[in-house]
Amino acid sequence: MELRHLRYFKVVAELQHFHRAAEKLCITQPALSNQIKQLEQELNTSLFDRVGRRVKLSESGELVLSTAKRILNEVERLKEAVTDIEGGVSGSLKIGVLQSINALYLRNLVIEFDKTHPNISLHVEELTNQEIEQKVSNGEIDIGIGFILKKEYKNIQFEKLFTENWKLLVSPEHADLAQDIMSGKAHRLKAVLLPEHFETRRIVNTYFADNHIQYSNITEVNTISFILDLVESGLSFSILPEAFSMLKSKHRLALFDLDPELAPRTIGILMTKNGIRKRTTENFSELIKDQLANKLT
Amino acid sequence: MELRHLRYFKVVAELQHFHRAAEKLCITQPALSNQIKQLEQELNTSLFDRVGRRVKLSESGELVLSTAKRILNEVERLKEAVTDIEGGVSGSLKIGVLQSINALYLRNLVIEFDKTHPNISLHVEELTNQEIEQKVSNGEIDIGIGFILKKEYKNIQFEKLFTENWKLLVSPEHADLAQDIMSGKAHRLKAVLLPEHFETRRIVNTYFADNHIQYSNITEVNTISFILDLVESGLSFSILPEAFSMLKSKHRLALFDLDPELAPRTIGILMTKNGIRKRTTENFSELIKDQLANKLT
DNA sequence: TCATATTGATAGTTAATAATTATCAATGAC
DNA sequence: GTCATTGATAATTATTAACTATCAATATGA
Repeated sequence: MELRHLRYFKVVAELQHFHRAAEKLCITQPALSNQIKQLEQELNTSLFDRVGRRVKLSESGELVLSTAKRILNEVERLKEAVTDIEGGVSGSLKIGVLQSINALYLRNLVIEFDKTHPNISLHVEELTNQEIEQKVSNGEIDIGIGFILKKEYKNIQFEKLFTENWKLLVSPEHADLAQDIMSGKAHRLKAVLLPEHFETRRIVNTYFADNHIQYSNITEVNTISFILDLVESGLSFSILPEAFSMLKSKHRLALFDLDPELAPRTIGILMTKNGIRKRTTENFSELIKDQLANKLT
Repeated sequence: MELRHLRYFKVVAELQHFHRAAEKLCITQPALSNQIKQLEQELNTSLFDRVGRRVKLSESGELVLSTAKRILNEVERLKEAVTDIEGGVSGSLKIGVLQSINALYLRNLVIEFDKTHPNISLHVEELTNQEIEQKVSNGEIDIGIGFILKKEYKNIQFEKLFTENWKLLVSPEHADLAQDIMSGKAHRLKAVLLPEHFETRRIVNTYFADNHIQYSNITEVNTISFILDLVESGLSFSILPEAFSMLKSKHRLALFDLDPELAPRTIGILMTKNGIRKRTTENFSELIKDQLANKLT
């Protein structure tokens, strides 16, 4: 097996298409088919379920893909790390953060980082927590900022930054409804929430169910600031970590402690545990810790 | 960069000697020197401090060595993991079964399977027959247990397990009404049936129409055991495959052969026909056959 | 339903490159 | 100084990746 096999396989797996993959790799399709065949023979498996003229990853294929990604990323990191050692601090840094973190803190972090690392190209992605764990695990991003790990990963290290308290948000003119909402009484406001694939939303769902929270309807929007806009408009309420409300000037929103309360949520840094890390990765994680640790404890 | 470079480099680094490393790798020394040179050029560094005729790892060399070891180990682990998946030792298995099969037989099947396959994660879905055919066909589930195929699918294989006879179910105190019901006379019981999207229901619908079965009303519920509860309560009757009644203790229900009779229904295993199947799929289907074949013929 | 386009696989050939042989210069032991 | 040992270099050969041409199978559309 050679890295070539993994590189080729990764593209085919991602595009699910031999011709297009070959094109992207600047080789011809038979050459690609041949290399994939070699890989399949060496692993003694079929990496794709070739059903009709569609190619779909098999179970082994899924495993090989995630491993291939990790290995190829490790090679890339190795190159950059060697460059670092040779002197010139250069290269790139990929980070993935929760939407809330992005909206609240990334601006300052990036400005600060750029001051001291003008030659590093920085890539910031806004991801769900699930994606962050996955991408840190296989090296697609160098650093993630997300929730505390629910299970042990053998190659992810978590460092706590701060915890967040949950708040009920309503517009100031509906402050009187807050108690009714929390005690499960009927009221006339809509709930405005993130979509189901956000961890935040799922926690709120459970809270709603446990405490029989009433709402006339649910509005789903996928940005925090849109949620705040809708709450401010006076027709909706929401439940969010306290820090989120900082996106709006204070007098536009009324915040209430939850009663019954909801366990604070821990936010921290996710990085690979075993693999080599670029120096840049260390630098950025130190910066994050400087700026964010204990912000809201 | 290719894995070859890393494999070669690792041996040189460990032996600190090009000639001996070449010998161990079964290539000649110039070939080895050349490959190391390529690696050094790609990383733009010198991996060895060539002091006199001694070779010693440089700082970059140390980093590359540890990364190379990890990557090469990862490749080995990948091979083993794929072998496990192919051998049915690890991996996952998705199965979809009819509600009745789930309620009656899945418990024992899963317990038995878990004993012999502790590292396979098993996913069981309760589906309608239509969904089973569809999901087997496009590979969303590995195995289905459902009704005999009505039409040929070019990629589904069906293996018969057993047939089921239909019974009229009433509560014991209304045993006297059974003949009236079947001969199309009026009576005072409600029919309790599954919803229309169940195959079972549609068969019963046809039977009702063909034989002008009377009923005061229809109650639709979507679980077998709920149906049995309602029959037991004395206000309803139902028509179901015989095995379903086993969910209730015998003396709570009165069962009657249908007259006119209704063709027995054939239950079997559905799997993909052409595509390669996981080993685990074969294992589980064998287990099903052992436990269920001819159970009720 | 039959023609057409698209897909991945195969066969034979060419081009790229890894490995070989032969050789060298530098080093260090005697 | 001599000579064995080391890794590097040059020229050649062997290997293999990639190319061209083509096919069978499958979708798509009139």
